[in-house]
This record gives sequence, structure tokens and C-alpha cells, in this order.
Amino acid sequence: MPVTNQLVIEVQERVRSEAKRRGVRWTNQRQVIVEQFLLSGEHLTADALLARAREVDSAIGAATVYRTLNLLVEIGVASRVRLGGDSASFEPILGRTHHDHLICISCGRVVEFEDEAIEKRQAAIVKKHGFQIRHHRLEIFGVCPVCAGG
Amino acid sequence: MPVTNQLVIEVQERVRSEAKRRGVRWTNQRQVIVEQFLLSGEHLTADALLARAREVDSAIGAATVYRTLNLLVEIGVASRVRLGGDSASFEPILGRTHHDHLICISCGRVVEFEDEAIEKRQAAIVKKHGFQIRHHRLEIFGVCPVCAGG
DNA sequence: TTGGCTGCAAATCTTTTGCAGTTCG
DNA sequence: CGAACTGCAAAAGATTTGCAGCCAA
Repeated sequence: MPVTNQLVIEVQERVRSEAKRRGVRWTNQRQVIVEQFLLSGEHLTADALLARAREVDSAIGAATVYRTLNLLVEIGVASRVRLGGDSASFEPILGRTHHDHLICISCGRVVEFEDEAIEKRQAAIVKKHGFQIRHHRLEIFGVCPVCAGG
Repeated sequence: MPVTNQLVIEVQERVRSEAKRRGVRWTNQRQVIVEQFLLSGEHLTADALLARAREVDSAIGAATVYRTLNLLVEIGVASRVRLGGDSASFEPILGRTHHDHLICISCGRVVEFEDEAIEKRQAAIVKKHGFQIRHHRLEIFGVCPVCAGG
């Protein structure tokens, strides 16, 4: 699922204007971090993002990455997901539709999938309980064909 | 959803025999922790379980609770769930059918639900990708009627 | 007896925060 | 200029681990 430059630029723009609207400053570090985050196009941990960002600007600190990620989540451009391990992963919400995760408990490989039927059932359940849905997280754990295959 | 003593005893027995099979010792601390865990019948954090266990035996240490919970998860009698915050929650898998969670992001209330249709779709998706499913976790976040209601 | 447990405290690990200096607007 | 940001290091919080003594089998 390659991310086009066009899309990245678009989202960058959106983040930037939203930041301005909130009186949040646009620093060079944030530029680098957001850019690397969007370009990755995949779910990645704060630590992995820090590594990527440091390839561009080696002085960037971990705290700044965390602060920026939290900002992105708040703005609604990133989402935090739990993919098993101890640390959270983040992923860009570009123009992509919502998707869930299928995780191999042996090798850690993550397959993304979408399912309209599940989304619909969820909506129905939430309605039944009178909730207003915000977001959800579906993670299926199992063994992938490679790890299982004899 | 009250938990009957009968059920607790049954599960205790199962845990105990499984422990024996694995050459795992059955100590008094484990007895207390497992008992309190099963009696709670609800999802609770390691910390909450520690508190409960200490009401029975005030000398029990946090590490023992963690070690026991991990053991229970391994044996397949408990499952670890993420209900938002920083810490994991655990819940007993008794004779109960699998269920998922609907979580209020305002007050933290957790509603459990089951949905046959979702389970079926999941099975289909997993099969399509050639995975062998082990378990899954579906958490829906939203605002409950009480918090939303004017 | 003896290897697996236990509690404690120290160690890890991820994420947040305080602070003094820096920089965007 | 001044408030918001940054990196660093320390703090915080959850969970794990090392160790010396303890105890179930």
C-alpha cells in the first residue's frame, strides 16, 4: 500500500492548518517527524519513528516524538493501536478506510483487513446500548501460514 | 452476571490439575489469588486483584499476582484485555462464551457483549488469510448514554 | 531433600514531565 | 519580545527479574 507524495503533502497541509488554528507552532522537528510518519504509511512504534526521524535530524529527542504523536492523535490524523507487545503503535489515518489487524503470535507479522459486515454489526450493537461510537479496535491473534506451515 | 461457587470450584479444579500436569506447584498464595480472581467474575487489573487477595492474605506480593496471572493466561483460564488506560486487565474465562467490550471514554464504564455474526465473519477472514486463529479482542470506544445524555 | 515458589527491592521499559535554553510568530 | 517548543535527564507507572529464604511434593 504505497503512499503517494500527493497524499502526504495534502495531509501535511491539513495538519499544519489545524495546528495553526489551535495556536500550535510548526517547528522543524515536527515537520520531520510528521513527514516520516506519513511516508512510512504503516503502523510503527514511537521508537521506530524516532529512528526514522533521526536519520533526517539526528538531534531529535524521544520526548518530541511522543509529544508530536499525541498531537497527531488529538488532531485526528493518527491513531494509536495495540499490537501485542509492550509498546503502542501509531498509524496514519490518510484517505484510507478503517481497517483492523490480524497478528501472527509467532513472527509478529501484521496483516490489515477491512470488513464491511463487521463494521455494520458493530454499529448496530453500539446503537442497541445507546452509546455514541468514537472508534474501535479489532485485533485477531493467530499463527500465520508461514509459521504454521510444515 | 454472578459466578456460582460450583463453577468456581470446577475451574479451580481444572487449573489445579493443569498445574500439576505441568509440574507447577500449588501454593497457598496461588490458591488465594485464583480464588479471588474467579470469584470477582469481572475484568480487573493486577492491582485490583492484589488488593482483593491481600484482604485474605495481607502478605501477598505484587509480583506473585503478576506471576499467577501470567500462569493463568498460559493455561488458558484467563485472558488479558486492554481497556484503555495504561494497565492491562484480566478476566476469567469460565464457562462463559466469548465476549467483547464496549467502553465509555468518559466515565470508563465497560459493557460486555457477544455477537455471533461478528465471530463468524472473523473466522472467515482468518481463513482467507490462511491463519490459525487463537484469540481476538474487539473493543469499541464511545460515549455511554449517561455521559452523553443532557 | 530440593527445585519451584515467595516477597522484597532493584531493574526494565515505555511514556511523561520539569527545566533551562531556543525559536517561531 | 514572549509564549510555545526542544532535548535532556529525571520521574512515573506497570510489569519483570534477581536473590536469599521458604515450602510443597
